[in-house]
This record gives sequence, C-alpha cells and structure tokens, in this order.
Amino acid sequence: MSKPIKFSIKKELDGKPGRAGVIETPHGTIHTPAFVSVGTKASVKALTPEQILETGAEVVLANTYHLYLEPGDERVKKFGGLQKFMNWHGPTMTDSGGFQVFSLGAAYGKEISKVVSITDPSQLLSERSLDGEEPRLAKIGQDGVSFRSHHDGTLHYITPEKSIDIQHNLGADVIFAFDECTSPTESYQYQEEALERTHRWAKRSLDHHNSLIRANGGIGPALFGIVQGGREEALRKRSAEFIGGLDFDGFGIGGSFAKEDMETAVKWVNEILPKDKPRHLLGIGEPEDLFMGVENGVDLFDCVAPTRNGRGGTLYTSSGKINVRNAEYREDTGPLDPECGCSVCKNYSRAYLCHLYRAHEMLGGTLGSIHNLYFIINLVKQMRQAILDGNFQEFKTKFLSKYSK
RNA sequence: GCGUCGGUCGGAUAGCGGCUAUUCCAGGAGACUGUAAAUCUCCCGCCCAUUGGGCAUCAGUGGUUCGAGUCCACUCCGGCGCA
Repeated sequence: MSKPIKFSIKKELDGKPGRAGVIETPHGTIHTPAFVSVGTKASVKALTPEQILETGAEVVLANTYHLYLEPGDERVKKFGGLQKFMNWHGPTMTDSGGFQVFSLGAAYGKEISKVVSITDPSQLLSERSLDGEEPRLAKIGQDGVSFRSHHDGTLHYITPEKSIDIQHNLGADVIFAFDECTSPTESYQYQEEALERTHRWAKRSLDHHNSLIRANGGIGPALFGIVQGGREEALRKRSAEFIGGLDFDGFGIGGSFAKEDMETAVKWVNEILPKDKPRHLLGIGEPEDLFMGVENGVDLFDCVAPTRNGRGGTLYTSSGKINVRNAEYREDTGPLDPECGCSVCKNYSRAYLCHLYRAHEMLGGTLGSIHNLYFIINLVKQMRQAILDGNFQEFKTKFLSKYSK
C-alpha cells in the first residue's frame, strides 16, 4: 500500500524542534511550515478559488459536519469530490467534525472558544452539571455524538466510522480522526474520560480508514490522528504516546486552550510525536502563536481568524492589528500596510476599505480576507525561509518587536 | 379662515394614565484562534464617580390627576381636505 502523502524535512532549527519541510500530495506540494486556509463549507468565505490562490495559499481545509449536512457527502462524491466540486485544484484537507462536538456541545451558548483567557480560577471548575444551560446541539454518547443540525433541527449521529466514511466521500487529500475537543473548564476526571474516548475513537477511525482503503485497492487519503489531553501534562503526554504510536500519516494537536497553556502543551506533545511525520496545530493562527508553533516543531496550522477578522474589518499589519472601520481611517489615503505585498495593499487605501465596511459592501469582506490571508500565509512562508536561511530567531524578534509594540 | 391628522434622543419609529420611553438605522468602540459568524457585544440627553450616583427629557404654556409623552385648554409648527 503506497503512502498517500510524502513528508520530508529540509532543514531543522538549532536546538529547537522547529523544521522546514515539504509534503507531497496527489494534488500538489505543501511547503511546511504552512498555513492552511479554512473553507468550511467548500468555500473560503468571500473568496473565489482564484482569489484564494492569489493569497499564496497552497491548501484548503473543509469540514465534515457542515458538508455532510449540506450539500451531503454522497452528493459531493457524485460531483467528483471536493476539489472538483469547488474548483480548487490544490491539496485539500477535511476536519472530522470533532471540533463541532465542542463548539456545538460544551461551548454552545457560552463564552468559551478555541483560545480562552482565564481570569477567574472558578471558571476552571466544571460547568457540566449546572442547570439552566442552553440546550446543547451536540451530545456525546458511548459510541459517537448526536448532533442537532443548527439549521433545520434534524438529529444526526456521527461515529468515528461515520466521520471517516463522510471524509472518504468528500475526497480530500488529508483527513482527520474523529475526536472530542474538550473545554479547559472541565475537571481532570472529565478530561481523562474524554481522552480515553478520543483514543478509542482514534483507533476506530484508523481501522475503518484502513478497511476502506483496502476495499478501494490501496488508494485513499492520508489520515491524521489527533492528540488531546487539555492542559494536563500527564494527559497530553499519554495522548502523544498513544496517538503517536498508531500508524497515522500525520498528527493533529487539538484542544481549546487557555492562552498560557498552549505553548507547554505543544512542547510536551512534539517531544513525543514521531519526527518523520507532519504535525498540524489545529485552529491556531495568530502571529505570536504561529511563531510559537513553528519554533516548537509544528508543520501545519489552520485558523478562521484571518478570514473571520477580514470580514469584520480587523486587519493585520506589520505594526499590529487595526480595525479599519474606525473613524481614524476615514480619510487615511495611505495603504493598509506599506510593508505588505498583497494586491489590496498595492491598490486600495485605508479610506476606501473603511468606506466599504461602513457601507456594508461585500467587497470589504473580500478585500479584507485577501489581505489577511496573504499576510498570515506570507508570514509563515517567511518563517520557513528564515529556518532555511538559519535566521529564524532574528526574524521572529524583528517581526514581533514591531507587531506587538 | 374652517375642518382634520400629526409634532418622541442625528433620522425613522413604538408607547395611548403607572414608576428604567421601545426598536431599527446612522454614530463611537470592542471582541473574534480545527467558522451556529458578510457575525456578535457594549456605548450613544447632561454632570460627577471606582462599583455607582445625581439631574434632565417626548414642540411650548397652563390645567386635570396620587401619578401625564399619553387626558383637557390655548399657543406655535407641519401635512391633508374644504372654502
């Protein structure tokens, strides 16, 4: 059975786990470390595939849960798979729906998200048994997770096998095992329970994946297993040992983090995961976090931040994020970021962008997304180049001193 | 001139006797990290303050009432109709 993807390391950082490499997929090459743009419903919101390409993106990640509901994975398969369906010719990935166990479950209707800032220690106590919660749209059972569709209320049961079936139908180059992303507010006991479940699901995902590949004459996508374990060192390490010991093609590092826990978790995990397989830090993408990840041996990132921020007018610049809707930019005829080489910075003024958002013109979201994606993708590319050139630390210091002044 | 309907925070509105005057837009700011997201939150009469507090306010002036944006009278302004 030939490997669906091939990962090779080109250069490593001195004394740190960071590395620059290449992932070859049937639909093209990904130069790592790389930022993966998120196109949940087979669309990077507000952008055409031509515009996605213009941002320098090499790979797009779509979502199992969303595409299963609409238009349906069987239908996508009938259309020739994700790439053909959305007219994106480069590499693709699909997330397993595991994150929706969290975002539609424990995090539903709460102020908890992918990265939380915990200011009150009482927030770390489990909220599991509290009454008066909004009813969750996802409930975790023994065998899988029941989801109530957020748009028509219909009930769906997703098991690891079901998630893998859906992802094989969607036809991405890289798919993920079905996992449970836990909230950092859960107790140790719950984290451990959830982790054991994620491990069982990982094994089932892998077994089912392999049987589908065998049934298909040895051809199929690459499968990444996902490490969980919350903020606990023992659990993170146990998870890295267990998941890293299974025959996955690469690994995802998952979880909802308190900001200060992210770095330690990544370090614990990457010390253990096999060096010769790619590692994907799921859902992370702010500049500071990208430096942290790259330095600590992460090869792939995906994040909604550039596109979500871009649609709202929060735009990245070399001297920090700005909200270009604000009154101070109304008459600012300068470029968004004079140091940025994207088409938006070359052709449009801050005043024009400000106007577009205020006027609720769709073009605002499009231009903002093009710029933000370019900015983040290009930032990671520069990190890669800095690793190859042997000046990663200098680049990091220089960038961050201006960016987070 | 007569009749009639109306004048509510920058605009548009709700409120038709009961204590904090509604909502939308505009305006000001903030948030967003495997997308329930072209979204969401807060502020938006004035003055202090750290939580909070004080004072105003529904065109104007009187009145009825325990209590009035709301009822009555007159005045001013506007729309419409009739002369």
